[in-house]
Amino acid sequence: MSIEPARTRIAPSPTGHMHLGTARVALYDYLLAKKTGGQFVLRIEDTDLKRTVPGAEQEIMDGLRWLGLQYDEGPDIGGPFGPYRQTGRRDIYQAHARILVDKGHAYPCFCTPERLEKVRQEQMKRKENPRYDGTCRVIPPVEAAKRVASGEAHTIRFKIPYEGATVAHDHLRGDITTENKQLNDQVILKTDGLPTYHLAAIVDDHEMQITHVMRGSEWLGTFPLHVNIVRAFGWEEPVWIHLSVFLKPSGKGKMSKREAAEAMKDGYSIFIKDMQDLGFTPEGVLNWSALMGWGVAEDDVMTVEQMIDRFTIDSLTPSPAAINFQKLDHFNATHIRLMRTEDLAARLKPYFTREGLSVKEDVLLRIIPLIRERLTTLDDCISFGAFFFKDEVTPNPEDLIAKGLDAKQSAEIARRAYQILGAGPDISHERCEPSMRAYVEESGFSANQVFGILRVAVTGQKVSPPLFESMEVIGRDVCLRRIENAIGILEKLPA
RNA sequence: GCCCCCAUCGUCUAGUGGCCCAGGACGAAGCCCUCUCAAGGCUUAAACGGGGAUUCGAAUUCCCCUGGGGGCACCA
Repeated sequence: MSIEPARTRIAPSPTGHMHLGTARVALYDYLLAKKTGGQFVLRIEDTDLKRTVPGAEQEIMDGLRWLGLQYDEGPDIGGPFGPYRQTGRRDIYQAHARILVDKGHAYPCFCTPERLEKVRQEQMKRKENPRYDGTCRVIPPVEAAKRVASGEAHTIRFKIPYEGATVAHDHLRGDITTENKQLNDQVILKTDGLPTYHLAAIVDDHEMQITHVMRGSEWLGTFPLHVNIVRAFGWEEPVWIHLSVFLKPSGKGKMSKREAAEAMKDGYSIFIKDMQDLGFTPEGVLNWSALMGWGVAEDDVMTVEQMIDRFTIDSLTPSPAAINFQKLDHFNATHIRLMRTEDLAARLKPYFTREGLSVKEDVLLRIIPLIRERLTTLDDCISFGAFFFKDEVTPNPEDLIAKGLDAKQSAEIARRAYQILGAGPDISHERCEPSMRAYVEESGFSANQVFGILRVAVTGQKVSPPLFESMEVIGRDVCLRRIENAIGILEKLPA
């Protein structure tokens, strides 16, 4: 592993919600930068004005911060290589496009979109590869320059050699050789004067001194083009790493809008903002996504610190990875169990508040040990702990009847429990559990039946944290009142 | 259609010629623990896509096939 400080970048387009894939690339960028003592840069690629979505950029920045992947340079915090928003770098790209034209590596193209479309159609009809037909490539530079100077609308195209092949080196896949005749004279500067990705990314990565470019393997198709552009400028290439892509859970294809909506119904999402709302933790999301595309031999529950420690670009894997949400659950739950009580309390509080419950800090701290190991997502705290913060609970009458018993018997058990629990000055589980167990013993009912009735009476639900510990937190008076209420309900039921 | 990439349990992966009748994790099944639900402990089932070649020896190298993925825009 190189000990040279690496400069990495995440370069998302603000065209929609921040995606899981973006988060993972950002994580790897962050890990490599931290590991080598380098910098991690956020650059916003907003050159496609038509697709830019208001608020998307903010969502990216918020998402990265939520994940804890704080960048060292970026649009909102600046840095020595700014601006970090591509629309603010227009002049830089135009100057570089000009350099390419002057060096004979690019040329102005005056073809209209209509003509291009017509050519494409004809090529398709003839079963040829759709590609630029080279009409403007042969215009003498002097004439082209004249037409440009006269203000004629044009783009700039990069000139790919007709002969030979391009060998591009990817760190995970080795040399990738492509015949130049497979390549196309791509537009690098659009009519509106803004660059396409191909020019912008290459220029920026160089200007910002990026040493390692990690990006999705969907860029493999234009990789030879990018390498040609770098070489045309005479620049040194970064280390190229084309990461595996995420596939939908079935493994068949990328996640589509439809699948994303489907996942949302099950409480999962591939959008960072949603994951936050659904109760996933940054630790869980990071750990989970880190392992899709990175082979860690064993012990795969890791903090970010541990990831930094173990990360190497050599251990990245090139094959596509199917998303597995069950594994997300696992990592999320595991990290919740690893959290300090105070930390978890602080994270749970908003979910209770969101439900309209007013949270008492001391109670919250006391229920953490009771509910922690039962949480998969943070918002599970509602189903396991909401009753701690409610004045009253409303048990389903049916649920108050223990299995194998009738309402009358259940009411009797509740009455006895009321007496036993009310007999002492407190409702500590040290006192209550032995006495209730003694009652179970002498009554002949099962612990399941007796405790079940009590559970429903006190918590209002059939599934809850441990009964006696919960009652202790709820307090003697409230518990007795709830049991009394349950007795009332049971007595009204037909025997 | 053309081009590029990928290929180990259902899923994520370890594995760089012998240490592998292939290891870990999720999930699944069973058992234990148990006041519900979890958590935890133990156990089990589960894979080198197919065919050639190289080699004393191949999951590991090479070739072909097959399968999967991605790309072929004045989108990124």
